[in-house]
Amino acid sequence: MRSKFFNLDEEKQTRIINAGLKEFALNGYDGAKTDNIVQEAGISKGLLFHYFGTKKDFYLFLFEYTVDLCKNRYLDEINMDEDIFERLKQNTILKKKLMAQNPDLFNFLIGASAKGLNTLDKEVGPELAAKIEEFRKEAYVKMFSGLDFSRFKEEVDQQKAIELITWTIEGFQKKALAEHGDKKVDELDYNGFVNDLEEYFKLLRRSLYKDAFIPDHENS
Amino acid sequence: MRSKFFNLDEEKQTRIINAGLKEFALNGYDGAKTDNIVQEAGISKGLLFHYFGTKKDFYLFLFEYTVDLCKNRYLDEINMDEDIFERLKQNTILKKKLMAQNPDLFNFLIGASAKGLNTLDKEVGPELAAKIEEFRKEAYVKMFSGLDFSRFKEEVDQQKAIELITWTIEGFQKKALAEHGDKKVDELDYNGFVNDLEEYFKLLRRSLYKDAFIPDHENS
Amino acid sequence: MRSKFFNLDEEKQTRIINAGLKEFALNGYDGAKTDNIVQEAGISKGLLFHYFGTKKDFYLFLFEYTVDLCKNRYLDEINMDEDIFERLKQNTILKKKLMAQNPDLFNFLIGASAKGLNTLDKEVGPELAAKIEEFRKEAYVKMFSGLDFSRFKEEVDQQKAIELITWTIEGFQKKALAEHGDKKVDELDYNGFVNDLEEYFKLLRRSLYKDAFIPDHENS
Amino acid sequence: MRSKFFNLDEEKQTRIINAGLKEFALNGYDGAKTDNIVQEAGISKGLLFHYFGTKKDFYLFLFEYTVDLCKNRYLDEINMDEDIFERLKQNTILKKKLMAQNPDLFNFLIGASAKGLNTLDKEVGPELAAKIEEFRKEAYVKMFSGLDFSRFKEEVDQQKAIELITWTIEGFQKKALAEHGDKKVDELDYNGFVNDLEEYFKLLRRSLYKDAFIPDHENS
DNA sequence: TATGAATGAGAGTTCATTCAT
DNA sequence: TATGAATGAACTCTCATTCAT
Repeated sequence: MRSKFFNLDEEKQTRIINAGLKEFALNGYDGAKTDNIVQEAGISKGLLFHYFGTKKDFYLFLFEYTVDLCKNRYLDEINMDEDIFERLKQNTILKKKLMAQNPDLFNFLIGASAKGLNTLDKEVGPELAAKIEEFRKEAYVKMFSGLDFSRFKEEVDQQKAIELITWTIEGFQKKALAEHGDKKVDELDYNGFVNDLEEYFKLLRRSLYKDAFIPDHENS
Repeated sequence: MRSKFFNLDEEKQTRIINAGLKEFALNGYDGAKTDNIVQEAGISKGLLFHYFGTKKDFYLFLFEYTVDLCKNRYLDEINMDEDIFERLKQNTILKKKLMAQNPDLFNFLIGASAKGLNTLDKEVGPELAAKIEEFRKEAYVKMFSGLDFSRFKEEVDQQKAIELITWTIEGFQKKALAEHGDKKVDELDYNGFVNDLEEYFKLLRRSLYKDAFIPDHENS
Repeated sequence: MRSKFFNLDEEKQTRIINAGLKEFALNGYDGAKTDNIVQEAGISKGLLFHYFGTKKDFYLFLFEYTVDLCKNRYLDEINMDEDIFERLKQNTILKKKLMAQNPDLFNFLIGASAKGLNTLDKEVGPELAAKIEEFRKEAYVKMFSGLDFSRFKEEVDQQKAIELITWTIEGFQKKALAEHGDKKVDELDYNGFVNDLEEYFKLLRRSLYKDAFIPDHENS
Repeated sequence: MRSKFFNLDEEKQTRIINAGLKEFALNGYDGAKTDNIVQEAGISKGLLFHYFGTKKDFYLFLFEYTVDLCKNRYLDEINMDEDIFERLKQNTILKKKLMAQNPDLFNFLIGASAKGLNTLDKEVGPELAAKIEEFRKEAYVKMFSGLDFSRFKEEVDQQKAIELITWTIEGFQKKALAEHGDKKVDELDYNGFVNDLEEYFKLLRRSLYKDAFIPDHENS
């Protein structure tokens, strides 16, 4: 079924995917109407169901598709030779870029994640939850792999330290999303954004690292 | 309209509110059916619409109602003479209790918040967003009012420090929810829970406070 | 669900039932359209589904309803003091009357029976099959209860004799249906019809009964 | 159109026909899906419609085809020198064999006949009805041709006698179908089956023939 | 105040048929 | 001859909302 979809004219594939992302991103799963999707994609109603069976399956397909895309295009871009804070900085910037370049995809993922994490959701929750957890673990493992714990203070619980960093990043991104969410790509002040993030990292380093003062970063 | 509702037999009011909370908590806004609500509440369909006009208005009413209840019952419980970390600890414990005592109300609020924060949501998003932001600010102001910044290191940006603390609390609560979400009230290990939270606070204090060692807490 | 239906205005009940019988009788299960039914009944689409849930359930309801009606109105009319051939004659006449008086009901039952007996039918077959078999057995038991086997020749297998009679009746009815199926009620020649049937019975009596000549019937 | 079909590779013809018989036999006319047929036959969707125009026409084609096949393969097998009961016995056995050897074809015919006899059916009923009646008459004429009425009692109406025999056969076959319908070919007890049938014939002979005792059959 | 029967627009889904290749 | 992507009218079913009582 889906395999047939990939035999299609690539441009049409893109049109269908983008139409789906847009409609779901804009209205959520329930609010999205298949009519709008097929109209936006310029295809007939039958075709959508021919390839994806049901609205739910189409939604799940889009989720897998976008997650894969994120893995390949964004997660792999991160330089793993760097320090954990540097990795997270890169990751955050990449997310920002994704949001700027493809807001529909970004918003779709945000919405899908919220839906999936909501264990109360009867419609697509359970299926999504598993996929999300899988991706989350993969990203987590990658991000923190080869982490140099020797720089951490001895009395610091390593697991807790990682959590603290993670929550800080998540909070920061949420804050940034709220503040800059509706600005256009080219208006974005990446430098200011990155500097801002760096301030939080300073706090964390001071808390977690043995060498509280990290001259090459603090003085930059 | 709503004022009339409060003239009702109190027991009936409770039945209606609880039925609404339960149905929305269980199925989300879209998934909830007015049929189920009226059946659970033991009232007629017409009555619900007589008092609340539309499903959406009923939902919004419940949100306001529960937020007020939380303010009165939980926010006011916190001892404002305490240190910020102590306040947050109390707050976290109170949330935990709410979850245990009234899971429907709790899950309703969680779901509503998620929906409200999703600015893409066309249905109830915008209206909720304003209410949530209002409550968030109020809680924020209260929680951090009279904060003794003199204990903070001088080089620490006060705003950022507060954010760091906030995000840590949020992360911790999310984690706790995921881990203990389905446990029954009486199985909960409050001591373990609080001790766990205290560990994160230790990290933060060390990072933010001048007096890294806080004997009265660390030794307790 | 269905119990609510019986609380309805009786005239409306009748309209809905008759509309259903007509549409199903005319077009079969698959061919019948709910739109036609509700239009004929003069109700809204929602109402039909409010009371019966699904098209299939409505169909099954109609079947049960008509079978019950037939039991009460027709099966019970038969004088059980009579000889088996007389009973069958009465039964056949009653069927004929039903067909004349309520052709939709009659045709609905014919169609439903055909569908139910068709073990290949995936849609309503299995459920119908059980109901039909149940009714068939009940009718069979009643029709042949208290049968006076003493009049049968000794070398005749009683079970086979009953089958022979049953098949003859069924064949005769099918033939009559084909020949007179589209005639109006008042054109029907009951006497001719009954005399015709009597001829077949004569053949059977001669074959099965000890006293081949049964003056009181032959001379009537 | 159809003539072109017969120019096809014979093996392909067979595949298409069998796929059609199977799908229609399994699901009935409405339930059958052209998608399933072409997949089973291993041809493209367009091809089916190229040769047969519509689903209905394909169905009608299959009916004609199978009826012809039955005529040639089964009807012609019957030894016309025999007594009517012997002929019918042979005919019944042949049907049984058909059912065992080609259940799809058999079930297709059963289903089609039911559909055709249902004069209420809007979809394929009318067209089928004519074809069925034609075949029925032909079979009837053949089966009863050259019938030796001299053996019949003088007071017996010849037409009615034939009907009685016909209905008995039909009833017997229906009963046998219900009882043995799902047994495998090689498990079938042909002798028992034939003996059983013979019992009913005994009853009929006794009723209809002058020489009630027919030594050559009764003593076999 | 309270009922619940009634509504009907609108949703997702199906599938025989077409037609450019 | 052969393909199978594409169509879209038609279908069943849903459910917030209304209103006569």
